Amino acid sequence: MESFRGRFTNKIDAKGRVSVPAKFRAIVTAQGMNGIICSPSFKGAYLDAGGPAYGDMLDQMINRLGMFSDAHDKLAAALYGESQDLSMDGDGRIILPEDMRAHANITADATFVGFGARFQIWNPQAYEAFRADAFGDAKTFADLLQPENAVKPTGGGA
Amino acid sequence: MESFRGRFTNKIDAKGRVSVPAKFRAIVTAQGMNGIICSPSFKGAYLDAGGPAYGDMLDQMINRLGMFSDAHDKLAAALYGESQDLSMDGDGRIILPEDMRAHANITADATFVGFGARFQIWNPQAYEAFRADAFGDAKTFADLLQPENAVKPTGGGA
DNA sequence: GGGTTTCCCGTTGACGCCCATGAAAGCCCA
DNA sequence: TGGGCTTTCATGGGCGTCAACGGGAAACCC
Repeated sequence: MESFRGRFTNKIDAKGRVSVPAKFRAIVTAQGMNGIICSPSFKGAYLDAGGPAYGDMLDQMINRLGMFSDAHDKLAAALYGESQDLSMDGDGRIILPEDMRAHANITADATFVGFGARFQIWNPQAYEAFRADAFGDAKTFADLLQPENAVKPTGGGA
Repeated sequence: MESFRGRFTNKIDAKGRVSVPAKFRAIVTAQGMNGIICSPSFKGAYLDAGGPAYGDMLDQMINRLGMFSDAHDKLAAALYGESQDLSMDGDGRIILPEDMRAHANITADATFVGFGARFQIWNPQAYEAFRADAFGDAKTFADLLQPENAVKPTGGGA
């Protein structure tokens, strides 16, 4: 599956429309959807989004929980209840609903950030702050980046 | 199967009619039903609903229980006994029976919330409260959302 | 026949669809 | 290597359609 990469900031016009960056658009349409799946993050003031492949991943993870369990209900409320299929017009634009703009403090511009399997939508200033942070912290997580056949560091060497 | 996504609040008119959100309507009609399957939740003051595919899933899960076990009988009573097929009129509206409105404290407006395989119908204020809760708790359940081949984070969490 | 339900129509506002414009980037060719 | 051309995007606006909603008339049931 093609990964979402890069960062793009687009304007929101008077009707509340934003262009989905052409590269992201190409990926979701290649997955057979003329729109994106978008939901407010339960982790912060931004939106999580992706194409049908991203939706399938969510379905798969959620369906591993009992359909009437509390964990299922709360995650479903967050991941389905607040999410929307935002369809794109002929020019690849979506309309960000009012409650999503409010959640992410998005007013005049929106920043689309590639995150591999999904992408995020941010208030430009807020993302700038997050980015600075993430760069600093990434070092501490570096050891988690392992191939499936990783060599276990046993400690030999100098 | 298409998932129910999003949250929509519609009015109940003087005759007790509510519009089923167009996106949900499209899903159930695509499944070959001009109406919805609806039952009061046994977990809280809201209604569980869906199309024929949702009904099939219930059948499947219930049929895995011993046909004369207590679990079967009690769940069947809750999921079948109180459920109704609510048919839609030409404009996609249903009439919520009095006992269901009472169960969910629904009077002037009804909030339809997508939950993936099914959707729920709430009193708008009550759902707002649940949503705030669910968002807070979702973080604590987020660890359940893992790919099958997840890396175990052994260290590096800062 | 009273009350309830079902079907149908009209209104209103939001959204989808279409076209136009301008800027930027890529491409070709000299 | 530089200049000009073409294509692709992002953005703006007009307009038709459809969804949500209210109300009236016919049909139906005790």
